[in-house]
Amino acid sequence: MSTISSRVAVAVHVLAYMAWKRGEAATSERIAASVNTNPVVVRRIMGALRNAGMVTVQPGVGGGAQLAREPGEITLLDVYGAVEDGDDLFSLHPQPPARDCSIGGNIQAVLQGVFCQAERAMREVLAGVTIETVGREVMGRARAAGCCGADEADPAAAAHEVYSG
Amino acid sequence: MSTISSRVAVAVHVLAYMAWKRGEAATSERIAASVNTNPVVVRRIMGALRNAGMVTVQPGVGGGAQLAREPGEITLLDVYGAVEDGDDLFSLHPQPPARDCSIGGNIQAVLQGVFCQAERAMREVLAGVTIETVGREVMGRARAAGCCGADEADPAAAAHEVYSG
DNA sequence: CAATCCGTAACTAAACTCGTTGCAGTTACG
DNA sequence: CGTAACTGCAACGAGTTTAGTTACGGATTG
Repeated sequence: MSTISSRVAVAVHVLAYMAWKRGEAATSERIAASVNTNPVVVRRIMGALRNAGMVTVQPGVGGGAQLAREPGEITLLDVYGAVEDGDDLFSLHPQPPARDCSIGGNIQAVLQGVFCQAERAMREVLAGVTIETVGREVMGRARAAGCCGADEADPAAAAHEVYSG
Repeated sequence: MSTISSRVAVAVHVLAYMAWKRGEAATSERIAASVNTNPVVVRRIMGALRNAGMVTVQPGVGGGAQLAREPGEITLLDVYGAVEDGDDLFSLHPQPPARDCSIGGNIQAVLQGVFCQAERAMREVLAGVTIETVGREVMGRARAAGCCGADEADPAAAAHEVYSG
């Protein structure tokens, strides 16, 4: 399929959840219910976000995760870098091509340049979107759908919202 | 790893080979030697390029593949679309998130928008590069490396070049 | 008819994704 | 202090993708 894994989507979901549901304990179980997956999957992704310094996690009773930075200071590029390993977006040849062919001996360097540019263009779009941006859009849609009237436009003021999933 | 498969790189290699080595029969075996892989792998990719109308293929003695368009009229985005299936670059949640949660019920639509923009930015870069561009850069490097003095700057004039891989 | 070449199916090994279970470690609280 | 509620992590399995390989049928040339 050759696609970027769903970890990015889930990680953004997790962070948006934490930004807009600060009142409740952000436990892996609760978040997993919203994401519709297993708590361990959430903990794995949370571990990557913790390694990247985006969240802090507390074990024990009443524990859970907290944002370590403002939602406006976390870009989707940060998230992408945290949960997706450091490989290039485009793969080159599985085996190095024939060095003694004028094409084979030089095409990888050329492809590298093009692919690097393409990846950078993609990353720049991600860098222009923050968790706050995403959360605002999500809440705007929730309000438009009319099913969640109590939601606030400000993440910090959304502390009292009740989880319903 | 979550990367775009090497089929794109190999397909560009195949097309550049055909553009710059028009004198020789572009058989899967010869191309496979330059790419350093199995002829069947080349034929599979060639099949995708044929379905996309970029090449024509002839079986039988003296057969092989030929470019169906000018190298300057084939962009890397065309190649990408031909050999990579139609899925989106970014995956969303493996399972649909909780619809009755203000986050879970709306985040996919928001993510879809951002991810679509990021993918389009990547595609635009690929659309700006053609097989001719790649071939010229490759041949420029080959000449700079000093190992292939007979290479020509013009793909149409390179018909006499001898394959050495 | 024989040689050459493509098309395709089938199989394999390796890697990755996602989910799941199990268990050790940490913290709060009665 | 002991229990309950958490996280962290290792291990495993099913499913999918990738890339390579073998095999064989069909087309074409001479």
